[in-house]
Amino acid sequence: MAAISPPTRPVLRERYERRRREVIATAARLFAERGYQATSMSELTEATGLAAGGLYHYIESKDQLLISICDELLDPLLERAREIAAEEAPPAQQLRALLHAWLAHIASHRDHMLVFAQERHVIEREPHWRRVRGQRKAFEKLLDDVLARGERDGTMHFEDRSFALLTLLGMVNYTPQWLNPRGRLSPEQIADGYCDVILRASAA
Amino acid sequence: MAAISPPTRPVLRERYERRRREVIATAARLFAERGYQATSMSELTEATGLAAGGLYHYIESKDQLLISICDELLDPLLERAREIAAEEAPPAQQLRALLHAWLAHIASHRDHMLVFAQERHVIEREPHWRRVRGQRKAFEKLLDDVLARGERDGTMHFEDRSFALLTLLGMVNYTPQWLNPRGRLSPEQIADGYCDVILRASAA
Amino acid sequence: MAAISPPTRPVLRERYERRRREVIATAARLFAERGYQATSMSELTEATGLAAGGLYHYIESKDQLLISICDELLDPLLERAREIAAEEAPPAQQLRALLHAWLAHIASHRDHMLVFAQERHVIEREPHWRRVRGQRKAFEKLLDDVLARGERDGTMHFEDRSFALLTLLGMVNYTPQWLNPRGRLSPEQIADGYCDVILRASAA
Amino acid sequence: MAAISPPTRPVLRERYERRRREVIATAARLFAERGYQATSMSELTEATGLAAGGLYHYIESKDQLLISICDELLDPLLERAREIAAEEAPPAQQLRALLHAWLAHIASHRDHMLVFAQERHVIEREPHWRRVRGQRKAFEKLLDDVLARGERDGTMHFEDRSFALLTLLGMVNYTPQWLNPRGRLSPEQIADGYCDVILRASAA
DNA sequence: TATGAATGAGCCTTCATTCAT
DNA sequence: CATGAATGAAGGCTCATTCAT
Repeated sequence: MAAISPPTRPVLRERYERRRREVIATAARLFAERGYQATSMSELTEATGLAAGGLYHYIESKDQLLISICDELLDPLLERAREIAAEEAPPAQQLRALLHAWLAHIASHRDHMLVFAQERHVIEREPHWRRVRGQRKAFEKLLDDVLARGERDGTMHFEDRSFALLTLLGMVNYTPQWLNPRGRLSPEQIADGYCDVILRASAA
Repeated sequence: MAAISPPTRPVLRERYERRRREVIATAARLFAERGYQATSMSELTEATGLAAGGLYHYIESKDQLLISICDELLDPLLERAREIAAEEAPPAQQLRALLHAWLAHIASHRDHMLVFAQERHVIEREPHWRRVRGQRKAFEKLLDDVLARGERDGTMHFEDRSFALLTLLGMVNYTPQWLNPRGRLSPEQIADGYCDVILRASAA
Repeated sequence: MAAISPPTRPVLRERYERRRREVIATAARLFAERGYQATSMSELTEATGLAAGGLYHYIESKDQLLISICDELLDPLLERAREIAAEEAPPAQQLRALLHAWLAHIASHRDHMLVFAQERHVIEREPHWRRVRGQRKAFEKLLDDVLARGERDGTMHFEDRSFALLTLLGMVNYTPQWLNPRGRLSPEQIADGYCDVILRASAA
Repeated sequence: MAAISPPTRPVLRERYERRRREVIATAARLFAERGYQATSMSELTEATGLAAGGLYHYIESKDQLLISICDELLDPLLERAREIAAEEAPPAQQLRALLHAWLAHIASHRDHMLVFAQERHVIEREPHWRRVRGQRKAFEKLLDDVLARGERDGTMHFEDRSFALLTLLGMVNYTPQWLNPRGRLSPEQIADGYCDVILRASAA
């Protein structure tokens, strides 16, 4: 029961939070490599250097760990996306800004993204994943809104806007599977590439 | 190991093969819904109506079952793609034909595709998945070849062709996650949509 | 999942049921000796001769096993008690008959009784123990009814009938803790002893 | 092992002893509610308000804690019983006095009694429980002596004295399971009730 | 005194697979 | 072909306890 109740004294609390994030990051890496189900808790303990029980000071269950990974992925991304959407700017410019932020986040959370994509079935089926599902929905809604604004102000033309959105989602969500930190293309370049594809496709 | 020696008498053999395909299809459905690892063999026996041991007359192992699913997905697709590539036709037309075939296959093998995408880590890591990896590589090579031919004959222009290919793969591979058999868009329309996106992006 | 679904073919089914009862009896013995919580499933597997997983063909969980033990204790006892209560007979005679049946049952289910008494807290607290609680209540009600009938027909006199019942329950429920199959006193003698104590105490 | 060395300075020592008794009382309550094995040390820390390690300043181990509970139950009871037995008084009167003391003790140590009854198997099996077993034995011997004296002086008649004792033990030991501090019956009334039952049963 | 991080053995249970029938 | 009993390793997780602070 002591598990998962972070200490109250500030110094300890900080150390606790830091280690917790380390654990989550390590888990994200292993899950991305081997799959969530295929990764055993003992592989995770080995990777973290903690003993079996010690791990459970920082997480409540393997399940919750997966949720935490998704939260760490979606929370800051959604927050940033909302900031961008709140600014007054032409839709095309907003779209580009969103893609830049998105791809930068993917680059820094590649493992998280891979896990998130992989565990689609869990996320979709279990009830206590509602919040995560909501976050994803909200992000996709923000994207759709930008496209809709583009349509309204006459700078974008879509035969089928929701299909265009799915196209975009497909391209971006696939990125973590080939993205290489030391690769030829930087996240910004990739974002620009996607943006151009969409804007060209939506040109009158 | 008595398992997996299909009967030799033609009548029995046919029934055997039919049932085997049923088993694989059922497995594909369950794996797509719940994930490969998260699906237990006893869920599979329940879904097939067979008893624990009976299943093993039709498959060698859970592992092999996964490979069979991928084979059923990739073999006919690659075969059809090779036919299309073998025909003499302008690259843009070939690309469209490939996409039509591809999307049609996805529509009829949605579960297989979902499983294939999900189990990326298994496919990539284990040695006895080499054949499957090869098939996928070969298919992607065919696509790249078409784009390359388009570049050579001056009908397509890419700033970065391999990035264009990744863009295409992303869009298409994401499709099974939202494709609805009774949805607004037919596989052909989707294929055309993707084709247009790529061709526009590659327009001079 | 295969666990706990008894076979349908009669011959197998019978063997299955027999073994299941053996498992429950063995469990009752171990639980009585060491306590439910203090008995590990591996001690149980060792005692049954089955391997870890094999046990679970016959039980659904350690928890359910405990419930089954109580069911095997209470179901036949309650049934027999109802038969006795249904007969037309003077209350004193019915009381004696009930005690005979009860003590005989205790003698043949000593382990079950010890477990039942020991695990009072589980039985009282958990919701899925409602049926068991109901059975016990029903049995105690039958006893109380006999005493009430004795009061009404003037053959028994209690200052406080419910206290008298508790007295009786105390005496009987304590029995398994000292009862010795090869002891001086037979279950019938013990039953008569308790009966006499109550009848004397209720004499005018 | 730094634990369990109570302070030597009187003021601190007193506070220490007070807290220790609180811990034991809390443990008794939890153990009575949930069972000894089923109560985790972290439930106990939560209930005491101490942190994991802090508890161990007051106890040596969970095991010893259980022994302490039994000691707190048996020591004063046995002492009081010996006083009563030492007085010169007619057996019937002594029996009543013993029952009064006993039931009063049960009323004020209900949790202790429940735990003591529940953990019969531990008490009986483990070697370092000898002292506790001895205490119980001694107490029961005192009771038996009173009955024996009653037999000798002709005021009590038992067909089987040891059976009568078991009857008494059953009644009394069952009491904590239904005793209600705010119930209809006071400990004295209950004690008188039991006493009457025994005396009537032993009437010539 | 008190905290809480950490241990590591052990818990109950599941699972893919085999094999006698 | 098919059944279902059986295996035993491995799974995620809990727990009493220790110890540096």
